[in-house]
Amino acid sequence: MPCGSCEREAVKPPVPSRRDAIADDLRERIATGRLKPGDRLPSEAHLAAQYMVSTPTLRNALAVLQAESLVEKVHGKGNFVRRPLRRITYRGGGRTPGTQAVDLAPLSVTVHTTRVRARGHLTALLRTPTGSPLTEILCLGHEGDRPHSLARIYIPCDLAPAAVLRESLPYEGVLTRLMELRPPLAEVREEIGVRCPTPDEASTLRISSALAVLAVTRQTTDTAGRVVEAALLVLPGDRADAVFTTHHVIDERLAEG
Amino acid sequence: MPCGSCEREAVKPPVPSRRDAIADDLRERIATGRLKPGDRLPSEAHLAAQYMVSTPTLRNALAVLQAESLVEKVHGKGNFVRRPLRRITYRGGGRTPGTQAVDLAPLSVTVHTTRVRARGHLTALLRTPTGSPLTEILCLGHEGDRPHSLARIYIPCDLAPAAVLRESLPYEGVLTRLMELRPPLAEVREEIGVRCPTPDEASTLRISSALAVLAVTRQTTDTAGRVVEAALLVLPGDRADAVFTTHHVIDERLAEG
DNA sequence: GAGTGGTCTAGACCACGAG
DNA sequence: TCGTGGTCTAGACCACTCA
Repeated sequence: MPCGSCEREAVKPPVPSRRDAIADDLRERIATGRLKPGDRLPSEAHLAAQYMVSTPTLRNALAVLQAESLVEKVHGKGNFVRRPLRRITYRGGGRTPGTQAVDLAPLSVTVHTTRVRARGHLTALLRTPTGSPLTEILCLGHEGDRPHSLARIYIPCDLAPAAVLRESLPYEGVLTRLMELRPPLAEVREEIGVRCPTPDEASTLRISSALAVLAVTRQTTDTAGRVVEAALLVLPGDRADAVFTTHHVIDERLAEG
Repeated sequence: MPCGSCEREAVKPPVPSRRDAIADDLRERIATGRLKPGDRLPSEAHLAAQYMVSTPTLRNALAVLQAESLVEKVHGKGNFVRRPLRRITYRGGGRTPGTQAVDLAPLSVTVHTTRVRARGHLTALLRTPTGSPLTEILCLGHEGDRPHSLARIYIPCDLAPAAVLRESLPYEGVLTRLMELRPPLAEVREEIGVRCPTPDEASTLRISSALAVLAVTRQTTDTAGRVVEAALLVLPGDRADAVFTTHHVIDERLAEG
């Protein structure tokens, strides 16, 4: 038990560090609207002078706010208050054709398909030998000018004929086309984890490599037990949620039948 | 586009920073087993001299490895190579009595129940007016001596009678007891997000406050549409996954029937 | 070229852990 | 007490952006 005499803030540092004090102050300024979304903060040198700390200390304070995705650093321009983010909701589980996995409302998706060969994790996910041919569908979701979500979908080649890829349909077109070609599905397994983005992912999604991402690995199996799709989704952790809804009535109806 | 002439490593820094170079070297040493789990690294001063950098730079390199949860810092003792972590799997969705949400294999759970009153997010989650009485069940999972997972379960008081709480059953006992008392369930909604731990959570789980956590918000509804349970689970992001398996055969059987 | 953030230095002083 | 990590300083130099 920590001593009860400290009237400070958190349990961690009995003496609140300058860094956290500054971060708290700026956080307050943002919360109360004295600093508005999109605003540029004073320069780091200016802020350092204002708070009477050295530049590294001030930068540490900004790093805290950056990790909370309240502040965005732009090299050569300044530090900016982030605009409130529209949340991304990944809907897992019982999807029916016509339901989108991700809310696509104000979203445009860039699709790029290539042929690749299974290797590494993919062979395990697809239960396929190393080197077997796959179609990779790379989907990059945009909201306005900002990248938003990243999906890599892998499908055995015989289920994703070249015709589908050449037609250069929009995102939704490709997906519905693939659904039609697919044998009836038996099971969807979705695994959700947290990790730091790879450098690629960080630059593609334009997020700090310090910001954790929500990684969804989806494995879809048909009634014959064959894996017909493996999908790797990456969503920025500060904006994304995954939602799963399970209806137990179904189980009960089955039990009764 | 960055210049094509750089044969360096990532896209991010065309000139690899000393920090990343050192982090890479130490990561390599760990990966190849030259530094083994549990080992103490040389002191920061020693490492700084060895790499011929200043202490802050070396500390930045260690911070990278810490964020990757490869290295654990212990104030006053040193930096240690983390032991490989047993992964925590949260199983969501269609649970039946007898199936655990979290693999409890080598796990002990400390339970603590209190009466609280609904406020803030809880009122929305439980669809209950502010101030209505709730039973809070605080579960802290341990693996050996290390905390492992944190769950706060909220239940309307009438569904969690005092008898259950006073019996001071072990974790599993409490849960099965509650299940028996519960009306048949209709729906489970699970929302999964990523965030930084609160200072409380960080110290309870003994994780760095920089390490993101997987936060699961579970809302369980009975057949009458009443929310009979809200659960807030917090799992350390470096060890935890959530897995959801959806069987589509069920839907098809229903459609056929 | 002026202004910005990004990285780094070579120290200082404090807080914690163990003997 | 000693060695450890935690925080901080007051600069330096480089890279990026924009006029």
